[in-house]
Amino acid sequence: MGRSPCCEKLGLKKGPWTPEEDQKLLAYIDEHGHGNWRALPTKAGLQRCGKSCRLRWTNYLRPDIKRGKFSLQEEQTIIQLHALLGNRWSAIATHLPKRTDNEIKNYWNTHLKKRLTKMGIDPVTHKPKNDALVSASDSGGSGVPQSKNAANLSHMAQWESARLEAEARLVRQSKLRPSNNNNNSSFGSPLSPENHISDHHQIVPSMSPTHHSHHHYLSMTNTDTITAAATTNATIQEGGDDNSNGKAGSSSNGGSDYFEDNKTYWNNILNLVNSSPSHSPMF
DNA sequence: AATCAGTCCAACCGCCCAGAC
DNA sequence: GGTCTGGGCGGTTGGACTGAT
Repeated sequence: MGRSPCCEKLGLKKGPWTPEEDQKLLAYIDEHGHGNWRALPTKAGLQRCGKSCRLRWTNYLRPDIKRGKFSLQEEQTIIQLHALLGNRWSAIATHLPKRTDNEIKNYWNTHLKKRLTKMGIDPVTHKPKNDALVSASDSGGSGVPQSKNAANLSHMAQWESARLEAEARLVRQSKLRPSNNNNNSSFGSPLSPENHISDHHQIVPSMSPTHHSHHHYLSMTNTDTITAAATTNATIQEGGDDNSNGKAGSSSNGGSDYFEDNKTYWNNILNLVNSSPSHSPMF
């Protein structure tokens, strides 16, 4: 369809907002609420497009926004949620009260992504970067045995296939069922311990196609998630940007430490999600 | 003091989706 | 069912800022 840019009209101002503009926007919203964003600029006496006003409001002027440095707790939350949700900043933001998706996205891109990279962790997959090399070349060295990787891959493939099947089933069911307003059905509640499979399968279909690649291994039961995702680092602590990644590549431990660390990591994520606002649009 | 490189972040862009018509 | 519109989202950019040389 190719919709036209919202600010196509000449004469609309772009670029940084002045304090006067902020004041006008704040005053207007304070009095009338925002309602229709497109109509707002005219009513508020602003030479801006509605979209620009909305962005300014949601990312900067809203009174319930917390600004400033991210706490360690917040950083860990972002990292864990990113492992689970990918670049779905608005979803991540729902778990971090008072932080905007834009702020989280910026913080991820400028700080956390680099930190993970320095630690030898792929910020996209949250797996140690040398995993591929290890699996390709390892034949009894210090990494995960090839057979284990192969087993994981095969396991993941099986789950992926099961996931697709479940997705198809869900689609069929949702077409048969009238839409249920009550979100507490499955989408409305976070992952609950008694709901392993169905919940996981319901997260995934909402992912955009571009995110599928790094979410495959999430569409499993807790146990299987832990197993298949076991290449991911257990804990990501602040502190020394790059101290050594031996730990990051816990694969070198092989065996139970390796497994346990990652189990902890994924359990943390699940706990985090469980304890997050249940009205999150994500679940 | 001047210059340069790197970092940070507010704002824009373009796409997508849901709802209205 | 098709089209249009508003709002939301994620990716990207441009300029301000900061630290190193």
